[in-house]
Amino acid sequence: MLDINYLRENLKKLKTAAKNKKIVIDWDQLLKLDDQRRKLIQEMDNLRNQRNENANLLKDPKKRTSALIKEGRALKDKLASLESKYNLLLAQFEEIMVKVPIIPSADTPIGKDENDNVEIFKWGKPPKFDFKPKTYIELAENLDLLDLERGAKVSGYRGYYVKNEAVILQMGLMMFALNKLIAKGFTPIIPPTIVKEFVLFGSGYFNGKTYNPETDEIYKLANADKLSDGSIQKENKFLIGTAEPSLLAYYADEILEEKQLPIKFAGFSQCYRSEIGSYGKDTKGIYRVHEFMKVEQVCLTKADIAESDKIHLEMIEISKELHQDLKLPYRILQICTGDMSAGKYKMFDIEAWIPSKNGYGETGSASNFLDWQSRRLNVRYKDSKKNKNFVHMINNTAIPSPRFLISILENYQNKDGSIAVPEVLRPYLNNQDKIGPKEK
RNA sequence: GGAGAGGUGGCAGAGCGGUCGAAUGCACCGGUCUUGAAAACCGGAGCCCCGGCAACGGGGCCGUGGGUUCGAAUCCCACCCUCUCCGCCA
Repeated sequence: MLDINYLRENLKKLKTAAKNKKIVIDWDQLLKLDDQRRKLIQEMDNLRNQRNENANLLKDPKKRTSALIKEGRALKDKLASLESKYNLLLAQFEEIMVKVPIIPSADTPIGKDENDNVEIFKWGKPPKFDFKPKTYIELAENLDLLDLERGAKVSGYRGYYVKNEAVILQMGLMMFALNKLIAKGFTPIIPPTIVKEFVLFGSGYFNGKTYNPETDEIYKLANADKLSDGSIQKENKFLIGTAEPSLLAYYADEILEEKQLPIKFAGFSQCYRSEIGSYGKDTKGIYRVHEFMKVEQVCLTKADIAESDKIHLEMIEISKELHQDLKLPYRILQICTGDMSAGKYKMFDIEAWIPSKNGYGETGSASNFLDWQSRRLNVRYKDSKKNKNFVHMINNTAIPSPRFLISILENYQNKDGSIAVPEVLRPYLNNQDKIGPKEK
């Protein structure tokens, strides 16, 4: 949520930003509510001042007259009615306020939807097969690497089992990503995957102020757990869709020292997605699933756009390296305003080549939110002048399990249906260089 | 499944209807003293909101939200959380 004073000062730019991001805001109503809100605060503070003075007089038993007590009661009633009015107003005000976007970077392309995203970088050439390449589903079923039928039987639609060498490939990918990040100074973390509501609101994973199962792609736990004293825990809990929110909320309500920054986290977690808005999309295989593993990069930096921009690019360099080390052809798209959510300042997607798609498929997404998330999560730092500032927060995928698996299986396939093991993953597979049919 | 204790400033910890934005200790900042440092002594400190160019003024903040009261850190209720012990369990 933006600061209302900032909003008033940058109204024109914000209006443009909202328009470009296709977000509808009733600006007049918002400003009107804010005016009323301020006026009410003044009135209430006035009344409280009177109440306090009245109570002070009454401290002395000698001055305790029924007139003063009556006055006190009247003040109390008046205050109560203003307070309920204020609460109503505040709720209306915040409902609009949470939707106000931040202004995207100047270099963000202005566009309607994903068709207006701009390819800014490309690496590697799609492989040319001198045979008819198989899809990863065919390859995996022949080599007993995935079991989708039983996945659906046991877990339901979008359920899957990963088997045999694919398990080691998947775990190897996770370790490979973690090791690279650790070498670059990131702190490895396995965060909780069950989180409270504020974590997801703070990271911007709800469209509104609270969870909406119709629009938010988040699982909410149906049953509560028990507290240490045996009572039922009543607060709502959710499953994360990425380690990002858990990592961002790590320092919620804390004040950091400037010298701690930048903070770099490499989070490994299982990720859960309800895919509620994607029904009917990518219905086959493991391209779009309800759960997978991912290594995620998250950085907190000083409140300096040059600095967070720089780190953002460094994080993307790491994604590039990961793709290149695995020799997966990929490209990078800069995401346009219309395909960007409210809180994002600048965003890139990374897509690896998937032969069966005859195109690229998203394998990563890197976004700089500036202080949009840190305001909600209340993560600040003290600068050298002892001023408190909200940190900038940037996140980027390192490696998500299923889509890298898809890309590897298909790009590395041989004519005989076997799959070459990417060199950097061989150590995880006892230096095996090929995955062939199982002997039964 | 069962039994207790408790959440107060950066930390520790008192307060148990008005004298409390809150004792005390440690940590912190400024000063005196000292060649310098330490010690000692003196002084100062928090956050948020509203108004104001500012000096400043007003309000709020003792886990969170309600309630009782002229008045709540203190009383009542709900919620959140932590700790200890027994049981069960990965």
